[in-house]
Amino acid sequence: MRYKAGLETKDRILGATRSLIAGKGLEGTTIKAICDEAGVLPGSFYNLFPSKEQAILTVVREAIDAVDPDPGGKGTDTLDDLVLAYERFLEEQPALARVYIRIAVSGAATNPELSGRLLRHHEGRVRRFAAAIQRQAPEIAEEHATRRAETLVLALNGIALHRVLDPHFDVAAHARALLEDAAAVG
Amino acid sequence: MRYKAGLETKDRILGATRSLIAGKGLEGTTIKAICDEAGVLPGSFYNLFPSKEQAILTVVREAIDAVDPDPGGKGTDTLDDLVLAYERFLEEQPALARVYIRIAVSGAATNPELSGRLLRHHEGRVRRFAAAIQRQAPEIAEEHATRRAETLVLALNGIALHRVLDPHFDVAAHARALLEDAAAVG
DNA sequence: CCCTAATTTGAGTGATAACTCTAATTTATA
DNA sequence: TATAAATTAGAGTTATCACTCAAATTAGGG
Repeated sequence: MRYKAGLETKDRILGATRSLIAGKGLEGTTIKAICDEAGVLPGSFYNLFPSKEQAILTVVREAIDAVDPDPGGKGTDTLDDLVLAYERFLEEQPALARVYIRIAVSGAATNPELSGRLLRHHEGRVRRFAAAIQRQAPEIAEEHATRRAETLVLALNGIALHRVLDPHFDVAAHARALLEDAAAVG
Repeated sequence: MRYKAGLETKDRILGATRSLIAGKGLEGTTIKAICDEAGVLPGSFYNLFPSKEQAILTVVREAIDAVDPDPGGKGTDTLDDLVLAYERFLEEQPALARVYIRIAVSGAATNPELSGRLLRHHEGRVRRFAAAIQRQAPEIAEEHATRRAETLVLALNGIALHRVLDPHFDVAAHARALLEDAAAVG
């Protein structure tokens, strides 16, 4: 994969894999389907990827990374920033959002490494949300802030889950409702 | 299926299907796997079920029904009752809970009838939660109660989703945190 | 206890899954 | 432009998928 053609083909294969997982789930994501959608033959696929699993894992990594823009940032995000960033992720990268949810409930079942990765990612998100809460209201105890952060992150995941089921679901309205409630609880 | 033996075999097949979907997801739920776990041969399976899909749909219906005990009830549940009933469902019927979530994100992708059924079920739940909110606080407008109900149901689904990823997750604590927050928001 | 129908057996079908291999082609560079 | 390596083509392999079927067994009403 040193030539330009190889890199482009790799991109097309990853794009096809992404949209297949998002659209038809892991069951519908076969080598043949990927190759058809990417306009490639199996030989080319296996020249660039050692296995189907590797292509899927690459897309999953992409999805996990896309959930948190600037994950190692300066730590100055407000709770609003974090919630709105997730809302934007769901709206602007619906395919990756669906990949994230689908893999969490299906792919992680038979792949402990993957479920561990997703759990660590979740914990990182909770810490980030908790830090934002404490920054905003320093009087709140860390334990309490963490509990509140976890509740909020889980609720956001509930929204993402529902979006998979109902593409017309109004993510923005519900994300903002969560923020209002969070403010009301204080 | 008029003899006792047939009914028992059917039960074993459904039990195997349930635990396979819960444990390994739809991908791992093959006829061979179902038959092995049920102690049955393919011929017996197809004597009792017209297709693999029918067996799965039966389990899915079972799961949907189990989410809402007494779905056509007298309409006297409090919000606490409803939340605690869902908590109990997640704790006491973890396999069915996983089936529900797995089918929502995977099975519904290629089966519009199924996704329609899940969406209607969701709407019914929201109405029930909204009614409980209004019963408890009649001054709240119906629209507002519905919005609050939806937020709560989605948050509960987020908890169920996370439970699929982390079997050690403390469902009860988080369900109660949701209730406290709901009370605080008023 | 007999007879019919329900049930179980278990080998077998065609389709399709993931993946391999060799030959042909294209690409970048010396 | 010659060459070595990267890429693509596409038929082929092996395994497993959902599903079928005819024969053997078992269950239960009369």
